[in-house]
Amino acid sequence: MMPAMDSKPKPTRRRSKRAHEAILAATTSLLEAKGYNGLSIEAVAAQAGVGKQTIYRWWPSKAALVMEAYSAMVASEITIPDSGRLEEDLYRLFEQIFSRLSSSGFGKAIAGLLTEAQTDPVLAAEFLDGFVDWRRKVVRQLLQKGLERGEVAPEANLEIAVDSLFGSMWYRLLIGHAPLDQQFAKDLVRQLLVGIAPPSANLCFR
Amino acid sequence: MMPAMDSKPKPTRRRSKRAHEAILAATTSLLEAKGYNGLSIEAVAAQAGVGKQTIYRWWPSKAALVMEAYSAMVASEITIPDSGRLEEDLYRLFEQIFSRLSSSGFGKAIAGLLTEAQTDPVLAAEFLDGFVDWRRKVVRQLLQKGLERGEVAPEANLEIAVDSLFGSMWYRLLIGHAPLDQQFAKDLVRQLLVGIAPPSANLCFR
DNA sequence: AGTTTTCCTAGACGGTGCGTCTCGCTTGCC
DNA sequence: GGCAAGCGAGACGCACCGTCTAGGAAAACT
Repeated sequence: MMPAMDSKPKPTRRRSKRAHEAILAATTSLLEAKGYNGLSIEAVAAQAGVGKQTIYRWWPSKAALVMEAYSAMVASEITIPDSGRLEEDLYRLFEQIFSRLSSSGFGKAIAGLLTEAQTDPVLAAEFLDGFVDWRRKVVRQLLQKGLERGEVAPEANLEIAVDSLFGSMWYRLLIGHAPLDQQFAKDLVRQLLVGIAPPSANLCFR
Repeated sequence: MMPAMDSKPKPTRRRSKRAHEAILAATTSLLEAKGYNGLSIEAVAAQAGVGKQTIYRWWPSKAALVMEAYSAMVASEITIPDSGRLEEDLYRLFEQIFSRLSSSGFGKAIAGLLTEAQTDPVLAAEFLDGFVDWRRKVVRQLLQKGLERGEVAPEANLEIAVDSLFGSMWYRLLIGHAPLDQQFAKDLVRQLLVGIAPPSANLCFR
């Protein structure tokens, strides 16, 4: 997902590993300190001990830089649960995602990307690809499996279910009126499932 | 909600109505053309035919300017439905809100405000006050009335219901993967209500 | 080995917009 | 008719932008 390297596979590249890592580290550090709008390429270059040109050589924009700085951290190490029970699976998945999102200055970064994506179609596509589509697909498949096991009513609108789950997540992340904690993951999944379960399931509120 | 005038009530103010309106008009116009990040005070002043100082005199920041430019437009003219049927009321309410949000460059503006709110606590509070809390309260009251009429199960978690509704709304507004149309309002409300209705209601999917 | 090629740091450059400021000019209140 | 506040205009120093050139370091190829 967008490593921004190796446009041509053949000729041996000699990109400096040291510079690359220093730049990404400085980016995340400054991002958490100053926020997305307050992040300047000059400051990143200075803190990383790097020439500005080195940044501009490898990343086309501030947005791309921020995307790479965070995408590795986010995509990595999320295991897709498969317990055979839909509620269990969804809960475990969102618990993982929530704990990733709550830590560090992720909200600041993501909101900044979202802003620029409003006016930059290329970035919007990359954002969708990197932060949205993959996770939606995972949840949709979990729901689908649940449906095949009879844990979801066949008339339920799965797209709206996915929207409700991720919508609530982003909403709390960006607005910050309530925490993204385990309890919320549990209640959110629970209430959704009560809503889309078939009558035979006899699910009830907790 | 934040008219940004009248810090002291007594001494007669002589704020120019012409300038005030021209500034707000230029702001919305440029906002839709350039997006939040691309909006510059200089450009607003130039397009409004106004000195920069006039803007800085009355608004403390770009964010405050954008908030005022949009808050009037958004808060106005939303009537709170009261048909006696919860589903009807919620549907009508969200239909109104969706149509306001989909028109014009509101998404761009709102996403920009959201970004700055991530690092500016004052703005975050104003944003919550102007764009979030009021609407949440309205929906919570509708749900409460539904509960009292027996249209909602008493064990349902109303806060999570509110999060699901508005979360899905913001999610689609900001990510743009699907439209904020009447059909979505209908399906969203429907699926939520199926989920939180008491067993006696015998609601089913459409 | 030496040569070549590519990336590196460093920083100068003109532009743009920031937020503050200083001008006279206009305007509404007394 | 006086006068203080608000006005348009624009000059100011500052921060960053994104581009560009210079000279040095280091990998890759003989």
